[in-house]
Amino acid sequence: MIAEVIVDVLSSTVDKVFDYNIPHSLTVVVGDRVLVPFGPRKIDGFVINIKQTSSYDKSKLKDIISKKDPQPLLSENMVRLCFFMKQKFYLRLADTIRLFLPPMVRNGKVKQKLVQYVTLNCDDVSQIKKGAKKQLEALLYLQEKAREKHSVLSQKFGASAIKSLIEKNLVRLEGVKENRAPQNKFSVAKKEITLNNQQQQAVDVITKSKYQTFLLHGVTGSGKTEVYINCIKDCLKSGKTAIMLVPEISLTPQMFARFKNAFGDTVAILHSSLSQGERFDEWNRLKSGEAKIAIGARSCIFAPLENIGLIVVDEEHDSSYYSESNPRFHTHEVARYLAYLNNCPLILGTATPSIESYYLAKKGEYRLIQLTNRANQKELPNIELVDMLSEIHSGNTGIFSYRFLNELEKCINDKKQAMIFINRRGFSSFLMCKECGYVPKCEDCDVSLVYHKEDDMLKCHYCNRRYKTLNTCPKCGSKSIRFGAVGTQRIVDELKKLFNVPIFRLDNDSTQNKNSYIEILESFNHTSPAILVGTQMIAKGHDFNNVTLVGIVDADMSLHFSDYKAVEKTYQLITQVSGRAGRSESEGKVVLQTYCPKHFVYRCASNYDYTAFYKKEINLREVAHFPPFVSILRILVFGEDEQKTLNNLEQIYTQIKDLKQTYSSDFVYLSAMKCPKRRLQRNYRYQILMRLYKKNEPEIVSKIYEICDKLKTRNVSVFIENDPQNLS
DNA sequence: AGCACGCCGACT
DNA sequence: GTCGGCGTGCTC
Repeated sequence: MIAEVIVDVLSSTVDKVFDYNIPHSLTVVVGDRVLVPFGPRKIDGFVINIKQTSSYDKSKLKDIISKKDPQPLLSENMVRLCFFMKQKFYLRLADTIRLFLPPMVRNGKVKQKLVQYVTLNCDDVSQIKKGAKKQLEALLYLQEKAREKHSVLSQKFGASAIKSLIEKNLVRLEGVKENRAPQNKFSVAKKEITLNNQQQQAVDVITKSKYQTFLLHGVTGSGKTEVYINCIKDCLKSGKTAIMLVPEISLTPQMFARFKNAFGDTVAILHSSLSQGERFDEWNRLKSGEAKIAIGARSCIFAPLENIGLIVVDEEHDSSYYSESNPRFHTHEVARYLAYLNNCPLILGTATPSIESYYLAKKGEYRLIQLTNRANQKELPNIELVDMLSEIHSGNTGIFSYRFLNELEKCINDKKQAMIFINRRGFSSFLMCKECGYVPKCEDCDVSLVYHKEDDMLKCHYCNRRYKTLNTCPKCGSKSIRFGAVGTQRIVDELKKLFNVPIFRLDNDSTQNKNSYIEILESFNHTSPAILVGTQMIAKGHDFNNVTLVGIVDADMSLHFSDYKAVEKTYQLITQVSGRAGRSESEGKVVLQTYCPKHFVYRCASNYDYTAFYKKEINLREVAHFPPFVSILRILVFGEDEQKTLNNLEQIYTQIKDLKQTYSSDFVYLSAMKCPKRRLQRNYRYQILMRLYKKNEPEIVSKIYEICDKLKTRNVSVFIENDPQNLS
């Protein structure tokens, strides 16, 4: 018998199927990890198919050396998904396989934790010498308890006493498996929730469904999570499993607690803040079938579950569902194919659907379910627009409008909490020379360095390289080297002058480790009055019940960003941030400061009118030839040798230009250029960008794959992205 | 990727 | 002479 094997080597030159002979001494099945001879070395490979004969030269076929694990690591569906992703996202198979295997599972460095227990063998006291009091005590203790941890016994009776007991064979030592399952320090009150009519209808429709994508569009506070939980309960009832995806940032302790309450130990959490051991154990609980629900961020779609009955993608519009590095993939498409393989429903849930998803729902490809009522029957907070231009005309040149300062004062006097949202997309506190305009950049990455006040250092946010802060400009020698942009720190300093209340700050700089993020939010939650200043990080996740005022200081920032999704993102941001004010007992209020109050995004968002927003935006997309009416394709070409990279780029570009001749009416746009970040981690970066009409897109894309395969060279890497989230 | 092979320059 | 630089080919 012959096994088709993918070797575990990350290189596009060996990204193909290799045939190996299966020796009679081995039984090998699809999904097995095996050790194989590969040229002069021995490496790991994954069996993806078994067949009778090979078309490869029989005399050159080698034998599989051994099986690495008792059970296959991959299922047949996982293998199918790997091929799907290779085809869809132009990935190497070895990369797609690794997505299913956490590093510690693959390299075997983390093992099942064994706790040593002492168990009673026999209670023949006569074997114990007269004077050995401790041994006798320990034996009597064990007669009561039958089994106890070795560490506990050693502490009570001394290690030597236990050792003698073991030597006399009166007791024995046993390793017992122990899970390092993450403990949730958090608990939320268990309460029976009765679904309202809309929620119940949604659950009924979804649970009856086979393979089908549902866009669950529910206003903030409409109780989408209750719908998920009820659908998953139904899944478990019929003996199936479920995957629940959330954006990394909203996987908070409250969220854990809610699912733990509902499902207990049948839920496993896969999250970046887990220790290696915890993650290993949670993964194994899923793999062994002990846990049946996987909850986690985007990579949780690769959880080792079989017989899946439901997949949920919560906050569907969130950009973290696009993987932007290494194996680049779009979670929605993976989820959809996985749902198809399992013939089960997929829920995309959100208060602010992405234009793309809503368009597919309108077209009938997805089924739209609307939740228009808030579960708690409360009104959504009022969003007030403040025109900052007229504010300037009336003499206020500060960061805050009079209107907002008024509300803030009222809020603090009422002993309530306020949140101030800083829209700092593509913005940070860099240094700049006021004389010559010099901005310090990273030597490896060609991006502006970011100033960190805490340790008075300049840091590159792309490679983490650190530099000393400059006092004089290295270019012109001037001493006037200052900060370039407003950061959260400035806002905090400003507020401290105005109000004498605790002020918390939450952004990338203030949360170096993941726990401090939760700590800051926790201490804010328990302080009133208080102000929380933060970036996008505060927009989602936590529910604060004493926040009555939300300020959006510079809403336009993301609006003017050079990105066709800028308007969409602004709408989503406003809706989400506003949602933070609506959880409180008393009425919430949102003050939104803008320089273009007439823009339709503000009008629609302040009326909570998604449909009006969608109609307007989809028209603009169609007129301007942007997704979902076209596909944006980006070919990223990079390498350490700039000349080689450039040569490869030019070869690819020339052939795509030829392709454009044959498909001239399908191309909206085609060009090649340096990437805005022209050097990252020692690599020179170039890109080819094109926009293609949908009609012949799959055909053209596969031709482009062929071109890139044909032209691949040593030392130059080529990635292809469909609808990339950013072009840096 | 990673290893072997092979072809050139500059060193005891 | 020969040690070691890296460009090239190959891996079932």
